[in-house]
Amino acid sequence: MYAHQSEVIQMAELHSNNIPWTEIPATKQQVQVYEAHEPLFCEWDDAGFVYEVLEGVVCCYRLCGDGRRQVLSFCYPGDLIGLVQGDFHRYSSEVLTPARIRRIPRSMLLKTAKERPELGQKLLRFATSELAVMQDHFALLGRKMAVEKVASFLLGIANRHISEGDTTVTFQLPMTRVDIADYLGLTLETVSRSMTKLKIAGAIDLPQSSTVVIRDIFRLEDLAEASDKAF
Amino acid sequence: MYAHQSEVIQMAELHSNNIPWTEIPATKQQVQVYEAHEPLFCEWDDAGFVYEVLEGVVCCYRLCGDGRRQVLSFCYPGDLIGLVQGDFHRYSSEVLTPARIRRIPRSMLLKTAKERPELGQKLLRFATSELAVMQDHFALLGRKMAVEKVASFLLGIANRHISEGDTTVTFQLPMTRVDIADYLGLTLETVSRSMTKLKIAGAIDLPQSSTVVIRDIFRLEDLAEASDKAF
DNA sequence: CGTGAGGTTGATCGCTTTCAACGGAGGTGG
DNA sequence: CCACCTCCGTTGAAAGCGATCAACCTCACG
Repeated sequence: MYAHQSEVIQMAELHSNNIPWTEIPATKQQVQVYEAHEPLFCEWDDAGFVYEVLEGVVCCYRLCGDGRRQVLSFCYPGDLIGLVQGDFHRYSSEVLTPARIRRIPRSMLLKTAKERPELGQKLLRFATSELAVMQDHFALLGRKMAVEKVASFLLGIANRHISEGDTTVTFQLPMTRVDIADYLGLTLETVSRSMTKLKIAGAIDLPQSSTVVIRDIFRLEDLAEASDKAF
Repeated sequence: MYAHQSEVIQMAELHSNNIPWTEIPATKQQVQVYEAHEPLFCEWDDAGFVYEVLEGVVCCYRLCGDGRRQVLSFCYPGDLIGLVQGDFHRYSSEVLTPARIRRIPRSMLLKTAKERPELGQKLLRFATSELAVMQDHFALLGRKMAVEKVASFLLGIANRHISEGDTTVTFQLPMTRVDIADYLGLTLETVSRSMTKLKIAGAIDLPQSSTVVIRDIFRLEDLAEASDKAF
């Protein structure tokens, strides 16, 4: 099922803002291997650790009382998970694909950051980047049509896989339609229908349900902003 | 129109995580007074300054190409605006009420943070708190019904004005229905209708359009989570 | 008293949801 | 090896919620 996982793993090299773990005693770091669908932690768990994704894709989400779910982010290699203010996690987290993940005690990370301003700065840079990403997602959740949401989502993934000048890219989606729907604030049926519309419009192709081919990235970009005219 | 502005201003004292500006030369700080509706900065402006709200309320928002707007946050005294990664602002910002705002050169702030880890830590704490607030807002934008959104929004404001044990509170809304709509991902008409529903349900009262009385905060909390049963 | 901005309410439309049926891929056991 | 089952995805039909269009109201201000 994850035949193209190596593609995902290669992304690690693209992230240049890796944390300088050399500042932290090796005995305090643990690299762990996870199977698909294993949880990292749950909402309200004690926030004892911060996790750095080395390989694989992780899904962070929050559950409302009545079963509704909002996916907060899909985390790729280089991303940091669980850097929270306060002593408890405010969301759950589980891996979508087989993954390798580094685990650092949060107290150790913050203590080291206090002694080494450079690490503190990296953490601050990471946090402000996260804020910018979330602001992008706000406009998407609050103000876009279903097709625009899905087009924007696919563009975001495509940009992780794209080389300069490419106009066509192929990649695997590590998440299900439900995951995507809960990320975009839609139902899985609407995600499926939107994908079909994008296919009909010639922007993408779907040889298998989890394989996406970007056929015309410019059209996809158009559809991500003003789909009303197109349908 | 802003007769109760003093109520808002008092909130400054409630925020305990103020930045230790004493570390920054007084000559580099400027406290400025703004009139209602004045902009602080615009999207793509050079991010030369970071702003701390001292008095008043500020609205941060992003405009899509076709005029759609997403309000990212309403900033109250104690909040920090414009702490971005990169050299440009990614959103616009304007004051909603007469305001007093401290302006610090971003380079100076970051340089000082490098030398004084304590300041860096405060900034990191601020950023992670922001992340948590935005995660809350995600679930609201993506997964709540209109009435739930408005109820949640009013609860959030009410919590800024509430004293312990209060079951009824009165406060002024510094923003218009359009601002609220653009914050919640709704139209102004839907916001208005939802307010009326909350009034009919006995959760709130609206003596004037910008004056909100929380009549039954527990009912309001119920309506913020599972309104479907109530209507 | 006229004017304009902001707010409320009504009627209708349309997009997304909901409910439901079907199909394909992968895994298991006879 | 094949029947069967389950999970995931797609598609169709109908219903519902919020958007849109429009009228009216209130209040502040000149």
